[in-house]
Formats: sequence, C-alpha cells, structure tokens
Amino acid sequence: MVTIADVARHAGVSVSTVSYTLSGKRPISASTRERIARSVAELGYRPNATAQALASKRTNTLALMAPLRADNNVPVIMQFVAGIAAAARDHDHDILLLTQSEGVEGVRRVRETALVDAVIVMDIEADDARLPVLRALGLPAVLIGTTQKAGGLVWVDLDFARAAEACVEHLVELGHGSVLMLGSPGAVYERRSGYALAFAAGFESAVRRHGIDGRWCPSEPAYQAASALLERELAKRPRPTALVVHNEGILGAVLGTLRRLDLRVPEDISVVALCPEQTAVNQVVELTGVAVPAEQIGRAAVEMVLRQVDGDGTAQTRLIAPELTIRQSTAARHA
Amino acid sequence: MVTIADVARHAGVSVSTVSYTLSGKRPISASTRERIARSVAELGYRPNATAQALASKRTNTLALMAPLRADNNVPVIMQFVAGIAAAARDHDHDILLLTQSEGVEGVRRVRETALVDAVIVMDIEADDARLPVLRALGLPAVLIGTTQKAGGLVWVDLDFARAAEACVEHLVELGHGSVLMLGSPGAVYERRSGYALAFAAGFESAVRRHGIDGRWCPSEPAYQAASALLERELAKRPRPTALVVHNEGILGAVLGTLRRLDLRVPEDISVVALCPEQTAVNQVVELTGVAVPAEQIGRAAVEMVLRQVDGDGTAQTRLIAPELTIRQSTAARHA
DNA sequence: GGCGGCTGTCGAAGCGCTTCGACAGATGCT
DNA sequence: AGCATCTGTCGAAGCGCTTCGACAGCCGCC
Repeated sequence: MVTIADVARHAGVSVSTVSYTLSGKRPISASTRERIARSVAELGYRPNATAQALASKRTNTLALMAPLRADNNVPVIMQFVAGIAAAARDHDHDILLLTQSEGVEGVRRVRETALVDAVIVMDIEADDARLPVLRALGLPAVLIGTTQKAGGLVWVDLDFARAAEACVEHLVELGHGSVLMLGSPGAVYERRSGYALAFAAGFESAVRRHGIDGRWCPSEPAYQAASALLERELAKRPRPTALVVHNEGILGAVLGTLRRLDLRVPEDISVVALCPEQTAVNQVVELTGVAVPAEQIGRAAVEMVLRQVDGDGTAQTRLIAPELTIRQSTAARHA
Repeated sequence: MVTIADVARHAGVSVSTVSYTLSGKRPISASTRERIARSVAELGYRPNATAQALASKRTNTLALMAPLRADNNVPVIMQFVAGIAAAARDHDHDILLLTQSEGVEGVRRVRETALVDAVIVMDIEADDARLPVLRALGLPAVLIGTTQKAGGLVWVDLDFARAAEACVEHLVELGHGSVLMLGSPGAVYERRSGYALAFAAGFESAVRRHGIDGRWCPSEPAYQAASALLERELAKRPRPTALVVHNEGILGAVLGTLRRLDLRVPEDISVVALCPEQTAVNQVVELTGVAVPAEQIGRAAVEMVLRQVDGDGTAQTRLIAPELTIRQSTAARHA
C-alpha cells in the first residue's frame, strides 16, 4: 500500500505539504499542487481511511439503524436505505448498518468506540429507549420518524397525520360518509411505531372533523385473515363505501375479497392506499393514494445530520407534506 | 473519552499490559487481570475502533455490496442483509453498506482505503465486472450468487437450477405434462443475474429430461401486464396445467387472473412459486414452492469470509440444496 | 548452587495521517 | 530603504492503539 510519505518523496515535498494539498486547508502553489497530483496519480495513492480518522477525529461514516425485520413495509424501508446510502456517498460518506435489534447498546457502542460521526435512526416508537441515550451521548443524530418525546432531537418524516387526513378528505369530497381504515399489523401498534400511531390519529381526527362515520382496525398480512376481517367489517352497518388501507401487504387480499363479494372498485367501493407508487400501480386497479417519499426523506436525513456534524447549530426538524395521487380506485359515491 | 492510558494509570500498570489483558494475546496474572477489569468497568473504557484498526490492520468491518434497487425481490434482499448483519455482529464485526451502483469502484475504494477487512458481494451477474477486480485486489471476498466465471472466488448460493428442477419434478409427479414458467422481469435477464439464469436453465433442462412440454417467459410486475401475459400464454396449445412462478411481484396478478378465468387452484391449474415463505402463505391459496434460505445463506457468507480473513486457506464454495414445501396450490392433474 | 526456561510486565517503536507553529522569501507600504 | 505582511512550505508532535523485544523474578533441575 502506498502511503502519503511515498507520495511526498516522489514529489520531492514534505508529508504535510501533500496533506495540505489534498485537503486544501492551506494555500499551495499551483506548481507543487500539480506535481503532487501527478505523483498521486502515478503511484495510485489513496489515503488510509483509518489513519485519517484517527488523526482527524472524523470517520466520514454514518451509522444507520434500520428495522430489518420481515415486516410488511419492507420495500419502503429499502427505499429509505437506498436513498440514505446514495446521499451519503454524494457527500463522501459511508454507511455503517446497524439493526434495530442492537437498540440502545448499538448506539452507545458506535459512539464510544468512535466508529461513526453521526447516526440516523429509523422507525421511532412512542417511548423509544434510544432517544434519551442519543440526547445524553450528544452524538449528532437525525430521527426518521418521530414521537412527542423527541424534544431536543432533530427528525424528519412524512406528515402521516396529514396523509391520513388527505385520504379522508379526498373521500369526503367524493361524497363518502362511511369509511373503514385497515391498518398495519397489530404488532406495529403494540410497539407503538410513530408513523402508525400518527396515521391512525390523523384518520380519527379527520373523521371527527368531517362528521362522518369512520372506524379502523389493525390487520394481519395473511390472506385469509385479512379477507375475513374485511368481510366482517363490511357486514357492519353503516356499511363502508370506502376503504383506506395503511398496509401494503394486504392490498392483494383486499382487492381479491372485494371482487369475491362482487363489489367493484371504484364503482361500488373506493379504495385509498398508503404505499409505494410501484405497489399502488401493480394492483388489479391502480390505486389512489399517498406514497412515502422515502428517497427524499433519506436524502434530507443525511443532509441534516451532516450539517450537525459540521457544527451548524441551526438544526431544523422537517415534516414533509403528503401528496395524494388520484388513480383509478376512487370515485364519487353513487346510490 | 477515556483512553487505554487512563485505564493503565488507574490500574497502576503499563499500557501494554492493559492491551494484552484485553486481547488475551499474552498471559497476565489473575490479580492484575482483575484490577484492570475493575478499572475498565469503573472508567467505562471502550477501545477506540479507529486507533485499533490503524495499529492492528484490522477494521472488524465487512463491506456488503447489496442491490438496493426497487426491484421485485426486495423482501429477499432484505432477508439477506438482515442475516448478514446479525451474523456479523455475532462475530463482533460491523457492516459497511455499499450499493450495487458503486460497482467496481466501490470495491476498489474500500480496499485501497483499508476501510474493511473483507467484502460480501450480492447479485452476481454472468459477466460481472467486479469479479476480476476482486481477484486482482486479493481482498477476502465471498459472493452471494455465482456465475461460470467465478473461478477462484468463493461463493455461496441456493442451487437455483435444482430449485427449478424440484418444482418441475413435483409437477411431473402429479401428472402434469405442460408447464409454463413465468420468470422475473426482463431487465433481470438482460443484466444476466446469475440466479435468474440458473433458474431458467434448470427449468429448461428438467423439462427436457422429463420429456414434457415446458416453456417460459419473463414477466413485468404491473398487474395488467402480468395478467395479459398469462392469459395470452394460457390460450396457447397445449394449454399449461401448471405454472411455475419465479417472480413474487406478480403472484397476486397470477392468482387474480386465474380466478377471473374461472380456473381454480389447484383443481384446474397448479401453481408453484419461488418466493419467501411469508409471501407464499399470504396469497389467497397458500402456495407450494421453494423459498430462498436468505438468512442461512447470509450467515454462511459471513462465516466463510471471516475464515478467509483469518487466513484459513481452505476456502469452500457452497451450493445450498433447495427445499420444496408442499402447500395448497398444487394437485394431481385430473382429466 | 548455578543455570535454563517460564511467566508476567514494561518501554518504545510504530500504524498513516492531520495540524500546529515556525520560518524563508516575496510583496506591499510608507 | 526598512518594516510589516503574506504566501508557501516544512518539521514535529500527536491521534489511541498493538506488538516486539527486553528483562526481572521465579521455578525446578541436575
């Protein structure tokens, strides 16, 4: 491996001159700059990342704690991760992947061993144990997702409450007065994932504000379970004329069951989904709905966390406005 | 941050003694070992990972190059990543996440900047440009997936050819003489992903060996596209009495279309799928099929790569036998 | 009783880089 | 002309750890 000393020798300058040339932290004459550039190219020099990290106290690495469970919103998680990884590389940083299961200890470890400069934490729960630790460690951090107890920490997220409201409002405008929301699996609510709670809360408040009939329930991904649940709910009075689905895993079951019950979408019943665009479009009827702008949020998270690393104190939390895309699964209520 | 020198001072020993105690590389008396342990605990000492890496030339970090695209087998990818991350932590290593799009340069970079000890590369293509680079760099590496040009490199993968054969054989045993295989999206074959080619080749050879009628075609995930394709193919003679689906994204479309055509599964037509168990079970009919043992492969990859790092030259490539699980979507052909 | 061989510990030399302070020489000002 | 000021470069001191060689003290052995 060629070192900075090799480059210095080859270019006939001192090691520090090479370092300053590479970092641009001190003025260097054009001629030596060129000579060094040539030596670097000729020798194929690449600074040793660990030596650089040790000396500069910057690893140029970001920890990303992602929920890698076999949940149902895997594609969304993947989009987040992809967006974050790409954004990090754009800023010349790498991603160290931590799993949610490492929890508090994972955060503590990467901080105390000085492995990373900052951490991005996904899937925040209402009483997330990692939050007090993040505050205590003083490690630059950004949350993707939020909770009321996030005070003092910087976060970015889709405005799930308004996303739910947007769905309800769209249906209200179409004249629907009875809406059923099929939520995420029960486990998601049990662990009190911020996004699920926010969506449910947004749904409830929108329903109340518009004075319509609206109820919701968690739903498990297995086809038969989802199907049975839907059928049971549709048997209740008043019978829902529209569905809001916050669970991409059951979309197939929902649409299949509606067909079995001879309910046409959107003529007999409207469906709005919160899911990636790809998923919405791949259903038998292209679904109206809100997508999580995962890539965008991921990029924002990286930029926000790097700003903290660079000591820009003006940390700003960001709540991203939902965008409802109207496709073919919603229509005015007739009857 | 507390350093090893602080611990040494606190315990009244030299720095090297602390180091040897922690690493166990030299015998230390029980009494000083205890004293040091107490100091470590009391001061909350954690070795600085970058200093450790610089001095020992081991980062305890593995690069994982994963295809984070919005493809259709996202859940499988996620399982691989989760398995790898967990296994790495079990061996006290971390994962540095690289995206497929970083390609050859990504591999070169992590090697030449000494960021990682080894690399795990996923989704190998027939003429993968990364393979010659891996060979040239001499960086410990394991491929997940393979190609004929993998010579000299260590890899691990599900035996996709035999997986396809297992599917065909199961159908042949049930008396099916005409089988249609619906493959992955065209783009997957265009980039010549090893697993897709292997599955298709295995399908073709099994069909030939059993002397049955069998054909296959790529299929895009959009519902209408998949549905139209299936309908078109079912109109051909001889009409397939069984389907093999190597594309989890179209399972909903396939089952929905079959129902629309009044073909009952499995009475009128059998369906076998290559997809995660979770996906197989969440369909309207629980699907017979082969699952990719992603977690298991991921763990194997980590262990194989660490063995290389530790200089165990007996590198062994591993081809994992497929397991077909019979559920409710296949039945003997009647008529 | 003297010697070889252990065992347990220490000091010091790196690992490859960044950064601080110093300073020679060129430049601008009065 | 003389002084202050830049500009460009250098040497050296770390960053926090590992590891090599040295060696003191101890044991058992002939």
